[in-house]
Order: sequence, then structure tokens, then C-alpha cells
Amino acid sequence: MMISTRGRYALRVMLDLAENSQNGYVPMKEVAERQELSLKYIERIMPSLVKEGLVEGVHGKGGGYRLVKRPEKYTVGDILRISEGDLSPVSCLVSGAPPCGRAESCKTLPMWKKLYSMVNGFFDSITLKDLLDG
Amino acid sequence: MMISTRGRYALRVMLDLAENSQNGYVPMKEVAERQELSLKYIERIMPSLVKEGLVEGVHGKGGGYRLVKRPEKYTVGDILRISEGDLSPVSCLVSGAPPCGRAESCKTLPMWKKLYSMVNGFFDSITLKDLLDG
DNA sequence: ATTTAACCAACCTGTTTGGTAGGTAAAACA
DNA sequence: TGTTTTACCTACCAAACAGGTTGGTTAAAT
Repeated sequence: MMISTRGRYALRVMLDLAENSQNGYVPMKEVAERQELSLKYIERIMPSLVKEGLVEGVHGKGGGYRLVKRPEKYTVGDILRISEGDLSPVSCLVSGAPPCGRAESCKTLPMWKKLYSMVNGFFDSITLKDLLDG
Repeated sequence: MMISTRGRYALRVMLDLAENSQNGYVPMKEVAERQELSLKYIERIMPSLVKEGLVEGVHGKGGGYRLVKRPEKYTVGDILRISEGDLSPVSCLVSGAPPCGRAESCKTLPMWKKLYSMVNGFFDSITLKDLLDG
């Protein structure tokens, strides 16, 4: 339910691209070495970022991935929601979850909702550029 | 890594005790019915709350569980940390995790730490009484 | 001695996590 | 034309975790 390696690796790849894509496309082989991540695992994560339009991928020699916008235009929230799916801290609030019959009278639900929007707000307020600049 | 049924149920039991323990000890059979939770599952959760001194349990007829402090003296943070274990949103920060060799240069670590302390701070600022009063 | 209720240990099913293996498709290059 | 490079796709897998259930034992009251 919260941040697994999938989302964390996606973020690190995006940061690596931001730092290294002035020279065009960056192959995942290089990123995997720099970041010390499994190439095969990264390869499984990237297509979702392409599909959602965050990066562009090009086959063959000289190919690789590249950001399509400037680093300050990407929020951490977008990257995590795409790679992880949902940032809800409790299953009750995951989109598509079966409606809870006790929701009306639930004393804790407002708290979970507040936390959920806090977490989303937190991640949406940070861009790739913010992370690069430290 | 984040809030599963274990912690959510623990909270709901504590709230139920707060609402119903003026008449002494409350048996889990009653709580399970009121909250529509599995009695057996609750029974597995309660001993940790006893062990950490949050509630008191008494065997036999007329027994059950009871809060040892007033509702405003319990924070949601304490209850969740005891029942869930650790509220870290990422495995890197779980206490006892193997140290990460990249920690020094990690561009994302400060962000995870900030979120972690935000989440803890959020939960530590809410008491059982706050939840009861809505 | 019977009932009630906390407490404890073992097990179990399904899902998620964090990958790996073994390819195919497309683009560049020789 | 064929080889290399790289994205991309499918299937599989082991370990861990979630969310319980089963079947008790111990302690206290009546």
C-alpha cells in the first residue's frame, strides 16, 4: 500500500535521465550501472512511464529514453502514482475498492482521508528539479 | 509498510473501549459484534496492546479489556506503532533495515525522511478523544 | 464443576514484492 | 544483408506478507 521499490526506482531513473539527457537518449544499461539497479527490472517499469507520456523511448543503437519536458515540470506525485498505482495509506480509500457499509459512522475515516490528501499534497509539491537541487 | 487491517482494527477496538468502558471490563465478544470484526482475529491483536501497557485484560466471567488512561492520553501514533510495527513509508527507513550504501548521495532520501516525520507528527497529534468527538 | 473470556501456537490461502529467463521488434551500422 | 544495440513483452518464480482460522490452554467468577 505505500512506496515499494517500483516507485522508488522509477524516481531514481527519472532523476538520472534529468541529469544525463542533454546528450539525447540515455540507454537503460547505463542508468542501471550508475544507479546499481537490475536492468531487467527497470525494463519492466519503463513502459508505463512511456505509456503515460512522461518519457520517450527509442529502439536500437543510439536509442534509449529521454524526458519530454523540463525537470521542473514533473512532480514526484505523478511519477509515483504512475509507477505505484495509488498512494492511499489504507485500503478503504483505494480507488475501486468495495464500498464500506460502515463509512457513514466510521470514526476513523475522516482521519485517513486527511492523511491521504496530505500525502498527495506533499508529493505534488515536489518536482524533479527540486530533488536535483537538493 | 503502511496501515493494514491490524492497525485499523486496533484503533477501532480502542475507540470502542473508550465509548464503553465506564461499566468496567468489556469482553471482546461484544466489541467484535458491535464493530463487525472477527473475534478470533481481534484476540490475536490485543495481547500486544496489553504488553505495551495500553490496556488491561482480565480473564473469566465479568472480565474483558479496559483502558488504563483517559482517552485524551492515547495518541493514534502510539496505537498504530504498537499494532503495525513501524509507520515508515519506505523500507529504507524501517528501523533495523540494512544500511544503504548510497544513502550519502541519495537524492530522494531527504524526501522520504521528511514524509516519515510528517506522518508520525500527524498521528501523534491525534488522540482517541479527538476521534470520539469527531 | 461449569461457564466465560483472555491468551497462545500452528496452520492456511491468496496476494504482493522483487525480481529472472528468454525471448521479439525496431533502429542503426557495417 | 546481417549484426549489434536497445526497447519491449510474456511467462515464470521464490519469498514475504496479509488476513485470517483451528483448536486449543489458562485464569477467574458463579
